[in-house]
Amino acid sequence: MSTPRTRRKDARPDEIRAAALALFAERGFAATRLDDVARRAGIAKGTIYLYFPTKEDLFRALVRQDLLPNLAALEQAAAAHSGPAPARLRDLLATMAARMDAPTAAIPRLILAESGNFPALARFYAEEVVARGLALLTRVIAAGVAAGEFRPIDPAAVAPLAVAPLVMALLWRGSIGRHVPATPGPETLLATHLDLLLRALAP
Amino acid sequence: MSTPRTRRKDARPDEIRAAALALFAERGFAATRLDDVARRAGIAKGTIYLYFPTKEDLFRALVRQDLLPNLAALEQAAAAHSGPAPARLRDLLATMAARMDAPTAAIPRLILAESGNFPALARFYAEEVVARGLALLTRVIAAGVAAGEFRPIDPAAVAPLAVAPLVMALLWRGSIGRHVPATPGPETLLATHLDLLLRALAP
DNA sequence: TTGCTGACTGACCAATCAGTCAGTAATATC
DNA sequence: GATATTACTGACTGATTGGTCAGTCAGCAA
Repeated sequence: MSTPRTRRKDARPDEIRAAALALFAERGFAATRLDDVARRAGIAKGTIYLYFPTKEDLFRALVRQDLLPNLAALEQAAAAHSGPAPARLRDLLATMAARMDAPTAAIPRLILAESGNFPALARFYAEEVVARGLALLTRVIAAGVAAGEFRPIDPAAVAPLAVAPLVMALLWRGSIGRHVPATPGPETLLATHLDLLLRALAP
Repeated sequence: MSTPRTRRKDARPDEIRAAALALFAERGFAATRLDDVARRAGIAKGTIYLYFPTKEDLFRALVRQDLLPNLAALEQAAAAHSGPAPARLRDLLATMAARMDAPTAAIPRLILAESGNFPALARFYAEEVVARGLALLTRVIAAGVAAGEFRPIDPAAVAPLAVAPLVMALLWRGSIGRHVPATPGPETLLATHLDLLLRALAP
């Protein structure tokens, strides 16, 4: 009937978070049943409560633990790079775009949807992820301006514009895009975006 | 205790949709109780069922009836305009940006969030709203290219990039942005975007 | 082999909420 | 004014589901 019991205390939290992320991404937070999360993780519902006090805490843990490593990796990759600013900007955006298929890519959309029910989480995301990501981009652009590789322009105003197409593509792919044929491919989009952006920033 | 009964058959559907939209926007579809929708509309819950068979139908009616007039108005405004392409593009994006405060601005975010639970609605939105909106933009850009006002470039690839910052700003304002101080103002964002875009498209 | 610990289970409880419907009252018709 | 019609009400129900907990059993130590 049921699979035999196993005791894997340290692996459980990760497995539960992964299962929850997959289901939340598909159906949203409210519409996901913890029984389904448990079944997907191969455990009983009660086990979830050994590791997470409530459904909301599970969601919070998900966001906090699965998102930050991603961003940290991005920051390190950017710090290692030290070529000309246009190339750095190109690489940075391409690296971001390449992560669109990771399971964690669903998290931003979840936060958008649930920010009304989780204001604290919205603030956390704004400050720890968005602000840091934008700061990273702003730094690269500012360096380019300082070096004369970009024309003088407010880097903080350009940064959100530089990620906007990626964000839009990310949200689209995880939601509506799953039910509709892709209009222009993501590669075309990224290439065109970089073409436009770098030309717009040229001195 | 309760307000005296009134009979206003033809005004009810609009009021119910408006109340539902406000609450869906705030809490999401699943987390919104029909009792709350009824209270906000100033009626009893049963009355909702005189006009909408189910909660899902209410959501569908909301999207279909409140979104299309918006787009139609935009299409008409664009058709009336007949100046040089850069100015038309400017006006079009500015007009879109100006609608970000309307209650209907919450609908795209709702569809993003619920597309998994309402595939048909996602398809409807993709075909009737997104595709038409992009076609509108594509036409303007293509006209500019044909007239030599823009450099030769695939208009269909540029269109999504031209709206991306608006879409991002829209989603942000309705969700995370409500819990966090605005980083760059929307006017700055739009102005910078137009500056970059028109420069990138210049021959 | 035996006994113990605690990770795990799943039936259960309590609360929530979409949807129903018998009854009420506002308007229309005569 | 009397009667008919129907928009409207809100208490109710059935189903769902987050959360609990008494009991079970895998794995380890002695």
